[in-house]
Amino acid sequence: MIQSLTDSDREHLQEALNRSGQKVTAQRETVFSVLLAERDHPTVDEVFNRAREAMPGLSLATVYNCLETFVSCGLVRQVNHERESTRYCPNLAPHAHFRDKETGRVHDIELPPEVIKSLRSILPPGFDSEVIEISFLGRAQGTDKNSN
Amino acid sequence: MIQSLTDSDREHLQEALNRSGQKVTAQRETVFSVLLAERDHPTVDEVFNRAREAMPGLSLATVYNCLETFVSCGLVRQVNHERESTRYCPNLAPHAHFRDKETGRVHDIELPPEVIKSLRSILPPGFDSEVIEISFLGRAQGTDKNSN
DNA sequence: ATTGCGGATTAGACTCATTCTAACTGATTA
DNA sequence: TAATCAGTTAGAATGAGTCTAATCCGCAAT
Ligand SMILES: [Mn+2]
Ligand SMILES: [Mn+2]
Ligand SMILES: [Zn+2]
Ligand SMILES: [Zn+2]
Repeated sequence: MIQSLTDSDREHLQEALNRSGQKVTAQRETVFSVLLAERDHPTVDEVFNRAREAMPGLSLATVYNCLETFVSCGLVRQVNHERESTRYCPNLAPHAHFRDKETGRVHDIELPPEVIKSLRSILPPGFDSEVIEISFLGRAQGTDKNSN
Repeated sequence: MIQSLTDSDREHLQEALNRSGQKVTAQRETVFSVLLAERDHPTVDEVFNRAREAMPGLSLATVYNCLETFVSCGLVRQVNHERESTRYCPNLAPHAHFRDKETGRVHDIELPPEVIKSLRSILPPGFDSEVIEISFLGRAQGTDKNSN
């Protein structure tokens, strides 16, 4: 079930695309709405299959293009675990990812500023880092479809 | 220039292979010695090219096999950055990886126990993690070939 | 010494997520 | 209207990694 974007989400999309000189299109709205509808870190194929329900003519190439556009706009993060297919996450708050070994589900883990600081503090002098990626692998019990 | 294994490294290899019911072979010794010689997180192809100097008949398939064997023995860690080729690291101490955007070089960053604890502490109840992967992306100044 | 066994090695085929290419679409502008 | 140009599309190409099946080789039983 694909709901369309709220006004506020549509503005968010428009603002980010405009900022980087790109246009709002029906395909981009659809793909973005898929990401916002279920925040379960879908793969490209999962996004493709969900988006096709609302827009049957949509091509896989376009899904790749839209997701790449969103990443380059800073609207969406790529999430990689080992060598599996790339997943996509619209959560812009600083967070880590927890991969449940049993279910394969990926959960967001909030990242408090003091933990980020403690991580930066382990860098030797001369090392300057813009991006820190943290991923946990393990088991999460009692996580139903509402836990992200 | 491929130096052969020290006695202590050879024992380390033998012990880990025996423990998991696998054999020490000339190919495994060669590949392992390549990983120990330059701790620069080489890709499979880099390992292959270096190892062929000491053992010209060695095949790429065998390099893949050896590295997989080492990983399953706990002798070596796989290191992934985004979707790039997998790299291999023989450093068994808990550490994070720092990827230099300019040079592409991957550096080990020591991970003190209290930082690991602070990371584990951000997991909500019910989340149990065996593996934590941390990777930094940024620039490292003044890192010559001696810095790992 | 020969044989049989089983793990290891090898070349090459195959997979498949991702990237690339080139044609087409459709909105906007001259 | 015609030109322009970003975006979309189908399908081809790429390439890291995996799989397959043949061969090799060290070791132990005869
Ligand atoms: Mn990862
Ligand atoms: Mn990574
Ligand atoms: Zn996320
Ligand atoms: Zn390392």
